[in-house]
Amino acid sequence: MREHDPLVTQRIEKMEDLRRDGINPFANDFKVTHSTHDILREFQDKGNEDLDKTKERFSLAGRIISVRDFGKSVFLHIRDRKGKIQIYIRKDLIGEDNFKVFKKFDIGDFIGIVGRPFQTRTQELTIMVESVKLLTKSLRPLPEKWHGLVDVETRYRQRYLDLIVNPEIREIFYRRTRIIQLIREFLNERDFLEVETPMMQSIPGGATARPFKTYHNTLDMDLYLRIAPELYLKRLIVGGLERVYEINRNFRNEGISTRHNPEFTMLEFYQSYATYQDFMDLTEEMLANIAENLFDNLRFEYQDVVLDFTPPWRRITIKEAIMEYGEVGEDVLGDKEKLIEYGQKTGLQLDRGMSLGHLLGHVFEEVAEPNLIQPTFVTNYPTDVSPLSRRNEGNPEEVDRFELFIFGREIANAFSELNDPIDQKKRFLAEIGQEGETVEVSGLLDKDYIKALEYGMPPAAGEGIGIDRLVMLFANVASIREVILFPQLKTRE
RNA sequence: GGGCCGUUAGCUCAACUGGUAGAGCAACUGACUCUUAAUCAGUAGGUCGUAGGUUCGAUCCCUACACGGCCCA
Repeated sequence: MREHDPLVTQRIEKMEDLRRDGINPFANDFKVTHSTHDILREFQDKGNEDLDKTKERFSLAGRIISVRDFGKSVFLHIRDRKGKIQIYIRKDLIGEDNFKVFKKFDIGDFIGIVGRPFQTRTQELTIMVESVKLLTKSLRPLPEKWHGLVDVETRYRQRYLDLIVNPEIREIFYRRTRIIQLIREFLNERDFLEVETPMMQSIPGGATARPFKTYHNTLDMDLYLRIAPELYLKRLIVGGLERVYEINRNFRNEGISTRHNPEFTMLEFYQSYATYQDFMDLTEEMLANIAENLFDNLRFEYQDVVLDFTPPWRRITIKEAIMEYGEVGEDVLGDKEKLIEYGQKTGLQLDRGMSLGHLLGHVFEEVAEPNLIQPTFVTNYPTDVSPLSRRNEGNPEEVDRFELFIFGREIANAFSELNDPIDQKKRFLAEIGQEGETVEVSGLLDKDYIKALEYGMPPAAGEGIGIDRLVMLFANVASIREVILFPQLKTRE
């Protein structure tokens, strides 16, 4: 934006005029007694006969968002955090000098008003203003009132503008916070302890992803932004806290898309003496509870599809899912050569060096995942793609794990925790040794975590839920950027 | 990383496939004391994303780049 934007220059001149008249364009001595919402709630349904009896005077503040000027009287709408209300300013009521000052106010300015409510002829509850005060002069014009701000790039880069002119965007972020509050209440009620664990880790573990690397000067050491809190939360399980959770940011130095932001919010929770089976029940209950709270309904619309959160949700093994949606026999899934052949027919590029488990994972993602629209728990994951999960008692090639899919997207990942330190060390080393993977992606061996397990970690289940993706569902938006206030964009110039 | 699309006034959008750009809102001037996309009259506002190229002439055609969107990996 140019420095000499004439619209800005004009407003700076107005501001200087006001200063000359003794008006502080950035005053901060106005006391607010009511929000727009307070007034509307209390008086919306009252007639003027009742309203005229009101002796009380109300102080409100907000940003001017529209003006209808009649010369000696003016209608405006002001917006505050709770909504908007119409105000009516008359020259004969506030006096000629004050009215002259008021005429220098613009759309975008913050003002404080004192007045009383009345009903207009068109039955809109409005504040009759008895005094008006400039609180902040706005020096830049706002986007248009009718279409709002549409340009997606500007909406993300200047989210404040988006929030000012597109009230439905505010709603998304109110809802996001509400969802997180509901999750906290749900877990707190069940005696989970909310904790905070390091965002900066010397060994980035708990997931397979490329981390952001940074450096600590005084300690003279490399640090990584965490890709997951998992290994720290499980240390707390070793420490005997039994039930812990954390809602916080993870960082992954990977691609950006409608479903990926480099920093994203993750809920992870761990419960001693629970199993992944218990967590399927818990997850159903938790998410159904959110739907119930938000919509008074377990069915709601997402992107023209009705999602039904009524428990119980479908539970299906990864192999069953591939067989059903890929229309393929069980014999293929147990045979590496046949599976590669099948996978390539579906357009997948598969590497012969991959394990059977990894091949199954890729084929599942290709043929089944997009079809899992209604909430579906997928279970019986191969052990070699689940280095932190407990092996299944009956089949050590599989683990006691599920992933939850909704609308073809992974929403949650949970498992009974591997608490055998010997097996854990073996599996870490196998993971680190993965062909073609750099140390930065597959991680380093976290010896202290093994040591912690050696002291003994009680049997436990753990789960991670991607909060941003969850909010996308409940807010009915298609891009993760719509549920993150300041999504990552490339800097300009 | 690849493909497709987009970038024009503060904002939202036009410009009929080459002849140096228009509207609505916002702004400014004036009128108007119940409007709500207020109304009426007038005024001003543009390096057409950036850099090259083709051409007598480019917002338009070509190339590269930047940023963004969607899809794919």
